[in-house]
Amino acid sequence: MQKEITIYDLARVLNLSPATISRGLRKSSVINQKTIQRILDKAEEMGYRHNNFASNLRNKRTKTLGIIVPRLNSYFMTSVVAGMEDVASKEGYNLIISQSLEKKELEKSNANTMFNKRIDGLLISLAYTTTDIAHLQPFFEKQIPVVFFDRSFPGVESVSVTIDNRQAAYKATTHLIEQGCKKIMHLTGNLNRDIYENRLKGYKQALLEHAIPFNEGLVQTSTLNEQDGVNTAKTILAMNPADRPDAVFCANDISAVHCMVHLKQQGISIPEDIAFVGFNNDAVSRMVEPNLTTIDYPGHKIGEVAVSCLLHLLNGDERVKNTDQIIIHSSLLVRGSSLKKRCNERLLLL
Amino acid sequence: MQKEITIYDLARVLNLSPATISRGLRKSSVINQKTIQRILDKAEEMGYRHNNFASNLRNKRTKTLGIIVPRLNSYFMTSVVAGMEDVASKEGYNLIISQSLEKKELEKSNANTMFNKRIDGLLISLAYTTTDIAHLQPFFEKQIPVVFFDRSFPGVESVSVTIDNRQAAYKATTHLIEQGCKKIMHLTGNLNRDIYENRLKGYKQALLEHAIPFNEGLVQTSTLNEQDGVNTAKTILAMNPADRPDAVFCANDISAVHCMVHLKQQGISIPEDIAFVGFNNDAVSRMVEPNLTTIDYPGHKIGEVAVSCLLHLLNGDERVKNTDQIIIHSSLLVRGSSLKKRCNERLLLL
DNA sequence: TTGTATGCGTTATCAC
DNA sequence: GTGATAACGCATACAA
Repeated sequence: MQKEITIYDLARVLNLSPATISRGLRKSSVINQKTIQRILDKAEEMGYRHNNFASNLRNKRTKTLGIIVPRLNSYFMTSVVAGMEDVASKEGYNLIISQSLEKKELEKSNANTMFNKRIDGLLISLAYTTTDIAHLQPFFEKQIPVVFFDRSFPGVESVSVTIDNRQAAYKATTHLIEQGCKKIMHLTGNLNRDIYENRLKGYKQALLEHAIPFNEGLVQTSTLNEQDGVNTAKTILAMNPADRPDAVFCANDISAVHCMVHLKQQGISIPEDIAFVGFNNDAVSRMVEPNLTTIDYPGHKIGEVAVSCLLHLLNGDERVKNTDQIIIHSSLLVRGSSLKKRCNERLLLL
Repeated sequence: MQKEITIYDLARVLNLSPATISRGLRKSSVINQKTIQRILDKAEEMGYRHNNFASNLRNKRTKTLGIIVPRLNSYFMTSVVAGMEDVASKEGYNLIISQSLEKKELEKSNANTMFNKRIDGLLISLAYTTTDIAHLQPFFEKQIPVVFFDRSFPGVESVSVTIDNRQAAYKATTHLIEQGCKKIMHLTGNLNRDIYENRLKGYKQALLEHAIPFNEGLVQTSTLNEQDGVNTAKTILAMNPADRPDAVFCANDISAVHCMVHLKQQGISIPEDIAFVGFNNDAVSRMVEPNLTTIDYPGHKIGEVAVSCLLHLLNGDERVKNTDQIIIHSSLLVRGSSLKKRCNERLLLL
């Protein structure tokens, strides 16, 4: 490891003071333009590299944002992170990412680690099993801004970036009803999380408005993974054929797809026997046959907005500070899995 | 932002010197056990947090590893990163991740950024369009260790962690031949990358050993995305039915699945008309019907090994320094998409 | 086993 | 416009 060039080296070579070099490198308007250029050129020439550690030590900032997600294994989540990366890196911020694997304990220890690493701000989507946010207290106490995305905590005094889950579920369910479905099963996630609770509300509301009685037995709660989709299919198959639902609205695409595939293998026709709507517009929704009707959940956008919101908070923007929720637009993508009636797909997309 | 507790604060309160505190916090064996305990207790009590910036500035290390991947949108890649995270965090290292989006220019600028952030080591999987590794020169010059994974550069003086792509492709192709296929199409990625070149070699070798002439027209090169899979399907459909291949071996699962699905929609039977083998054991391989036969590419393991290898290099381990390649075991997972002959799947898995 | 003194590279404050 | 200097928090060489 040869020696690194520092501002002192530049200062010596250019016959200037370290202070001037420091200012020049940051293109301070207080310095002569020509001097700045000389400094920049010489820095380039000598292979100078800015030392973030010295700078951060001095500035008491880390220029690092922490992200805690339940799992990094879905197209949705990687899109969110990609969106965050875009905005953060543009502003010179680094990201550190960790997974809670849906476990409260892991979420807690990850939050702690990040706190100790002195992240400037936290972006978090809560685990299934998280029932309170005491583990975020250190952040609140030190006034380190926290932004929730996707899964937030009701009544928390932070900003949350999400979609209108209730309305999305309402749209999805209404669409199924309009296709003639009367017995719509709803496969959802842990109702601890407000997003699933809101989806359930939207589902109920659609039923109510169309005078379809709500049947608790048609709501299944699970972790929405591959196996859960298969299990739901098995539940349906175990029913008396006359009692089976004529549609299933799943709170994610993965479970919907696996449920569909399993039913198809057992001779059920999709959408004729049972129509399907998923949630997320995951890549898999375009892989099954028929393609899965789903809610387009714009992950990249969510990530962008969450970070830019966090940066506003870091800069003390009062408008953002007084915001509770930021709602990103989502839409229903109608595809084959829910089209009982023949109709023009294009029209439905509008 | 209230004041942070430093070792000076602890020193004052405990009537010790900052040096002793510093040593005590790191449990230096040179310090009295009781003193260490007193220090640790008081640190806990006062809410002391270690300052990495001061420490790194002093130590001239960042305890950060850089990762550059083409894209973070596949199950394979997220598994790799998860594996890296596991090993790195255990050793107190942070990761910073960036995507090249398969573009040489972006890879270059990302490498530059990481160089300037002074990462202690680099983990990289090359972009399609990367034809040389001049942009990694600064790392080599400064003796910052670089480990390639998945896609490496032939003849480079660094370690690369990968599977035996040639052998995997050989196994896949041989399996298809054993199923009675005689006209096997191969859909592959950019042959700039050695992994695709090696897969092609394995494919050719299998043909050769079974006296099947190699037909250049049956090899298609693309970026292996959804659309490329569909395009290949269209190419096949446009052929005279008598000339169509009886099998397709794809260099990833995504393209294989989309190709399959499109063909099925046009009335082609899988595997009866055309058998399929993919590559990666992506989650989607278990979503299509019939399930896709594929090569299990153990991403998590690759990530683990790559990081632990990098850490060995950082610690000056000579054995690793003199290693060129680390080959991780992969295996063929036989599933429905390639089973023309009825047989016991269990047996084939062995 | 503990203490003293110094430097790591940058930036902010104040002075010129 | 530019310079001198102190401070950020930690870790080590050297001293005791």
